[in-house]
Amino acid sequence: MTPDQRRIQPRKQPRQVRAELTRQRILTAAAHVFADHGYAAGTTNRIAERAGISIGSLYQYFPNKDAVLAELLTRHLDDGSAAAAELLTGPLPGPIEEVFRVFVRLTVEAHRDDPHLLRMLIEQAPRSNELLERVGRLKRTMVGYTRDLLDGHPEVRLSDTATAARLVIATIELAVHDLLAEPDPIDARRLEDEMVAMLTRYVRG
Amino acid sequence: MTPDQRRIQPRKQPRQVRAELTRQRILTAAAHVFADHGYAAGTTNRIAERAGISIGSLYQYFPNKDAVLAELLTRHLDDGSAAAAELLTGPLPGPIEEVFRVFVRLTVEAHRDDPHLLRMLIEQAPRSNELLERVGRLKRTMVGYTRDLLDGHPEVRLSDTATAARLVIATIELAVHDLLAEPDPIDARRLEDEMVAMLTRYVRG
DNA sequence: CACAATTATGAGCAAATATTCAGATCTTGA
DNA sequence: TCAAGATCTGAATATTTGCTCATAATTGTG
Repeated sequence: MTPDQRRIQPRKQPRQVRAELTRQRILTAAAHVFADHGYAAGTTNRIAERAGISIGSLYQYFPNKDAVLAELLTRHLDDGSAAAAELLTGPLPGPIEEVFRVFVRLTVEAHRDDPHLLRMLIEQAPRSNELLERVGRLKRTMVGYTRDLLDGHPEVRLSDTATAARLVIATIELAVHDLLAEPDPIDARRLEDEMVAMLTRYVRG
Repeated sequence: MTPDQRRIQPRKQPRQVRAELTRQRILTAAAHVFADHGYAAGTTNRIAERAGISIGSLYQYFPNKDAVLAELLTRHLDDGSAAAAELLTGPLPGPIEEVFRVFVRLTVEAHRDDPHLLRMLIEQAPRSNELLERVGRLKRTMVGYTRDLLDGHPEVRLSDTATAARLVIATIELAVHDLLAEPDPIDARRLEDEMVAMLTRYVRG
């Protein structure tokens, strides 16, 4: 009914250590519950139960269920952005094969924790425009960066680098998600080798 | 409470034409509603409303909401399997590039109808063990087939065809899903060309 | 130790939604 | 034509679930 200015911020800042600890417990539990049951079936009561706290405590730090998911996604994006930024600060290796290896390894690392959770976040979170926008922006940044890389690298022989950049990013992200997930997760090292081979041969023409 | 032997089968077999027609209406409406609102927000009442029938009629043919989704997924899998089987009956083109083109085109076709619905199905359905198993089996079949193809084809130069087959299948499925979906869907023809190029160069070594 | 601030509790409210069922309506077959 | 079976209806009920709030327990502080 109201203009729906939904709160995303915690309603209360933790001031004691136990409060911060409770917050952590909630987030950890939420990650597991969402990963196991999906967003819709991941009820706040279930999260509280798994965290070993009461439902009331959950609502002391998160104004609603969406906010819990938002916080999880924000954390993941922050971690990923930070790792990528740090990596891109230093000099990239010359051979395109090694560049791809760096990319793939970064993606594998980012998802080693909880592939299920991440799929959930990406697929379900888009209820909030703010988060949707944020994910989209990050993706576009990566595609743009990759396109520049392809355009400027001497080994690369491609006509349509715009399409190629999108394909490369999508392939890395999605295939890593999928193939490292249950059931029957693939060996990370083998996946890395094959994926790097595929991308390298592709862009060399 | 009970051992939860949830019914998936319709509770009643249609015996008159109007009954079968009602069933179809329900499924068509459900496809649209799920695609538009997602699974959780796609309520049974909304489905009935869109189908122009009463909620009671819906429950005459489907024991619960999950069963409606299950039927939609089953149909899609059946369609996909049938199309693939028909294709693999005839002789495949010799050049590996053309084989991949056939694969990619098949996947693109399968998703042209309703990409939204399909994402929904793939993401939500895996709550039911039965359907999860079915999807897994189909996937394994395709991977196995692809591996045989890679092992037997004279153009192919790969050491680890087991990993390669999984990578190829995952890449085609996922990238097509993702890149053809909103927002900013990629041109289907360009996607096909680039993806075929990538896969071909990969397996040729 | 006393007192206030912070944190935790969980029964229960309200809204949304899945599902039922008794009765109305339609179709079929003799 | 007409009864029996099939189908449809939708208000009513059952269930789920996000969330509140009065109260209790804990912690920090002078």
